[in-house]
Amino acid sequence: MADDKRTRILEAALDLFRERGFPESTMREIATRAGVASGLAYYYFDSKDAIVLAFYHRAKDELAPAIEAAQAGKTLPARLKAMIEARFEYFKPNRRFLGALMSHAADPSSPLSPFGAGSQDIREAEYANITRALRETKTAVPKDLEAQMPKILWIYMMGLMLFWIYDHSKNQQRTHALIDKSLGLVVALLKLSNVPLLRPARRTVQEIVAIMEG
Amino acid sequence: MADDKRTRILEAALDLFRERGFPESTMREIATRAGVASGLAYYYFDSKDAIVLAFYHRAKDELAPAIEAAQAGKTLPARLKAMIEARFEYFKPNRRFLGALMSHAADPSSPLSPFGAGSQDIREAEYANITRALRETKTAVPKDLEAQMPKILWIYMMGLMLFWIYDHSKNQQRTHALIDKSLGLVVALLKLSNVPLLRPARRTVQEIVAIMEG
DNA sequence: GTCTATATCGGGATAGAC
DNA sequence: GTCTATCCCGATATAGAC
Repeated sequence: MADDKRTRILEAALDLFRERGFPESTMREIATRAGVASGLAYYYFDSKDAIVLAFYHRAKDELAPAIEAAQAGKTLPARLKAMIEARFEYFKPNRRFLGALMSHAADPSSPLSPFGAGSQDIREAEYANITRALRETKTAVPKDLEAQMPKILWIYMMGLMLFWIYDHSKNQQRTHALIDKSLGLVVALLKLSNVPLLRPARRTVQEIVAIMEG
Repeated sequence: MADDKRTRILEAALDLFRERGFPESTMREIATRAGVASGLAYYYFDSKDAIVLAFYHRAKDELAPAIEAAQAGKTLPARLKAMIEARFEYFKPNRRFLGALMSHAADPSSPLSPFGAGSQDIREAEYANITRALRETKTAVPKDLEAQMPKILWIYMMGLMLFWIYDHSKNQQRTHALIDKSLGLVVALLKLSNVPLLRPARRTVQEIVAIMEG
């Protein structure tokens, strides 16, 4: 019965977030919709934000199989596209209120930030997925950028995710157009990066990534 | 007396934001510090967010001379560097509370977002400054990217600004290192973009910018 | 441990008197 | 233009039923 109530509160909250948006949904309404006393919502979740966190963690688990399936692609762009679209498919019903989750995104010191220490384990797993995609598709990566490339591609994918969240076009057409166009550019830049003459540029990229890592 | 009260409320708010951060500052405290009734703050400002918007607009005006001075540089990287560092200098005392505001930055529909409609006038002025810097330093820009280049460089500068806000290193050394390294890459990419053979890549960049503009 | 009910507080925002 | 009183909501706390 305990877990049941917790789940019902979570579902009721997500329903309300979807219908009315995050800030407009009150804890009183969430509890009412779940059919429990408002105090109970605070028994299971420390705060309204904590409900969002619970959703985020559930998503991580439920997404794992789809990300695994994305590794079936034959080329790097195919796999990257499948990875990002698996996320879009899963988060589609919640796209509108995902903005609330992303509101902490820029601040690395926020526990909710995908760039912060709080989500390091998730991030490492995502690097590993990209590394695997690079290896299994036999994509040519210059030796002196091998260590940095997964991180660069991950940041690229996070950018697409952010764009999608705030893409109000019908069916997020703009994001899908952006994926196709930008993947072309990514592949072109990757090819270009292998040109021996561009060694100084690669060195600069290395240094930039090092600075950003702190 | 009217404008005087408005200014006092704004100053009291910014003082509190600096001391305690944005969310921790209450409208009641702001009003108390300004020596007025709490309701009066709402007479002059629609909301707490509106106080921040007033701060942005004042910053734009007060920054204008420094940005003008930055246009004295002889090369593009020199001018870009001067422009961004003028902003850092001005916002330095408010760096910490700017971070609290960035929670709204990614959402273009937020009135506080630098990418939203609320700050369009400010943004246009910044494009104009970059366009002028490109022209006056006689920087070679490929004809087919002329329209997009100011926007691309503006986004680059916004990225540096974001990094600076969350840069906890002493005196934001990491940001300053990042500026120097990344400016080198920007200049290299600009040179590279003029290679006739890369016309298809330029076309792709054009299309990407078009998609992002909506 | 699970759940309800209720009282209380702090803070953003509003209404209306003057 | 200015102030006072008030509303609403998120959050905390607590007493007590089962």
